[in-house]
Amino acid sequence: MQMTTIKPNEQPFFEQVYAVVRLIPYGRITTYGAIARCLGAGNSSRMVGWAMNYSHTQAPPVPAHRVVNRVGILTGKHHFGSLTAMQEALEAEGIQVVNDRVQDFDRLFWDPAQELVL
DNA sequence: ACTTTGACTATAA
DNA sequence: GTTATAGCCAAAG
Repeated sequence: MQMTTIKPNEQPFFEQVYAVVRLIPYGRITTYGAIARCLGAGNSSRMVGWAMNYSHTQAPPVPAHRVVNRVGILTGKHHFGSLTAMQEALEAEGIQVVNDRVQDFDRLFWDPAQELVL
């Protein structure tokens, strides 16, 4: 009987990121840093973005369009099929996006740590 | 095992 | 508003 390097409770960092992003409510957004802090990584905000880069390999699909940077700019729009795909996805959820920036960011911001019970 | 990377953030100028 | 720099850290090559 061999011990797996990964315990059932210990999911890889990426998987934790995907789990949080999938919990983002419809029409709400969050930031990379908020997700990182929620996972206890704190300063690993870049890793969150990197996880999203691989999110397309994960199932179910991760709503990466709901994740923006700390000022509400659609920094990851280049990783979508089209440059407007991310903006359109957000607008489809009732989020106003002007000049690649989310309007009412402070009101739409969803803090994982505020809703997620670890 | 080492180097590079990256969808971030904070600060400074 | 911009650009530059540093810190950060796990995954990929």
